[in-house]
Amino acid sequence: MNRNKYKYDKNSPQSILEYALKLSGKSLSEATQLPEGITNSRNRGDLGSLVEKYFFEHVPPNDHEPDFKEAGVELKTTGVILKSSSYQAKERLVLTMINYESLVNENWEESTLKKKCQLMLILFYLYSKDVSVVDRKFVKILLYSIPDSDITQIKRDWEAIKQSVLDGKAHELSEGDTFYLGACRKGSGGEKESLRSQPYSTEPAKSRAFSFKQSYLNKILEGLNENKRDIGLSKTLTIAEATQLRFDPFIGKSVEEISKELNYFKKSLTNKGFLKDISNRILSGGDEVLIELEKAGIELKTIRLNKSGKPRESMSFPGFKYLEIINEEWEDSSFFEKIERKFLLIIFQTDEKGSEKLLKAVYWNMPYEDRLEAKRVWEETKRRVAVDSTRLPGITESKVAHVRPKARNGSDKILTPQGDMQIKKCFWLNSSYIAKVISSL
DNA sequence: GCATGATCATGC
DNA sequence: GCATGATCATGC
Repeated sequence: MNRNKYKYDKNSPQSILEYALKLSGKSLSEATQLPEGITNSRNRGDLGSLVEKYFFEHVPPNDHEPDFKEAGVELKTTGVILKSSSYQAKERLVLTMINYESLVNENWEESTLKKKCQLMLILFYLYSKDVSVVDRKFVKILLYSIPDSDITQIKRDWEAIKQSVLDGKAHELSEGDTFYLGACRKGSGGEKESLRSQPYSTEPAKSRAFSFKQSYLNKILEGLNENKRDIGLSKTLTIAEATQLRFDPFIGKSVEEISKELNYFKKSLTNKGFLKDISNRILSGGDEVLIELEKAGIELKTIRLNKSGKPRESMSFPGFKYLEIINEEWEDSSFFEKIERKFLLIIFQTDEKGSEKLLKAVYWNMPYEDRLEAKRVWEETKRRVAVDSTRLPGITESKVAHVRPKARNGSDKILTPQGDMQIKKCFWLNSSYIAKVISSL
């Protein structure tokens, strides 16, 4: 009896970790004796509590304390998938629910989030849709505390989320508001989605949780890879501040000057990605993407303005497939996933003499109402594709977004629900909308 | 000048 | 081979 009772020291994070490592390479059902009848669940939410109950034989406190209260360790289980021979996070890691009412009275040091999650035992398991949760193998186990180099940014993210609630805008929160720490949707979606009150507005807000963004989790998984350059100075600066420092020396300079200074030149006259290459090089000094930007899942976009300050082009997003969009939900679409992100806009402008210069680099995320409008265009597209894939929302039909071809050439076509082949298309943000964004910066 | 259609280089 | 970010081309 009490088989596991003395197998680890509840007061010691190290002891808990050592015990947890016995799960390495095994599934819960292999590592412990499970009662009959609980082995069929494919609900990922069940795994954490099952591990706690049957492996650790531990009852977690039912409050805002960490699961292992005495050691201050919070237990997390989360799925990974195998992508080109390395593990990638399947999704964001949910940390703890956001209570809008109490958040506004907290400060970071004594916050619910910090108390609960400053030390986490993260059990990564290999996800497979068809395998029940207790049979999924744990492939990576680690004790994680937020490193000093990330804490400045995470604290800033937490404060940004708190500020939105103070502004009475909890209902407008999106993951693009922040860099590493996100306010992700939590609770049932769709029609019956759970709404909560917020202290400074009568508008009900979707229930949300603090989370590590998927991109941030991927960096944890990589073991904060050594061979990638970081932006430097990040122990005291936020990502936004560090970005500004990188770009400042180049602001106002022409593309030719920048190209010379970086010793990086256009290899082909028709290279459509040259300004993006240049921008990446300003950020990193080389052609690798900065680790901080990857961690934050930032979307870097270049915008070229003509002499009168108007964007020359609309902004494209990944292509969609006619046969897929008709069965997709908005929040599962890649367009949704992209416009929820934080954007780093690198803006170039052609002056009176025809010289194109770097105007500024600025972070931006898409305001709530505009995301709603983009959603409307997406839903309308989905509706039309089911009926007639040839007539999709044009640029005149919305102030925010439209649908247009995005293909290799005129014969780059795919099948539609009507059974014919049509050119590949994608969603675009209207150039007039981009113009409005620029003028509001 | 704009809406719409077409296509390019690149990287994986 | 293909998705992606981006830009070019045409017609009104």
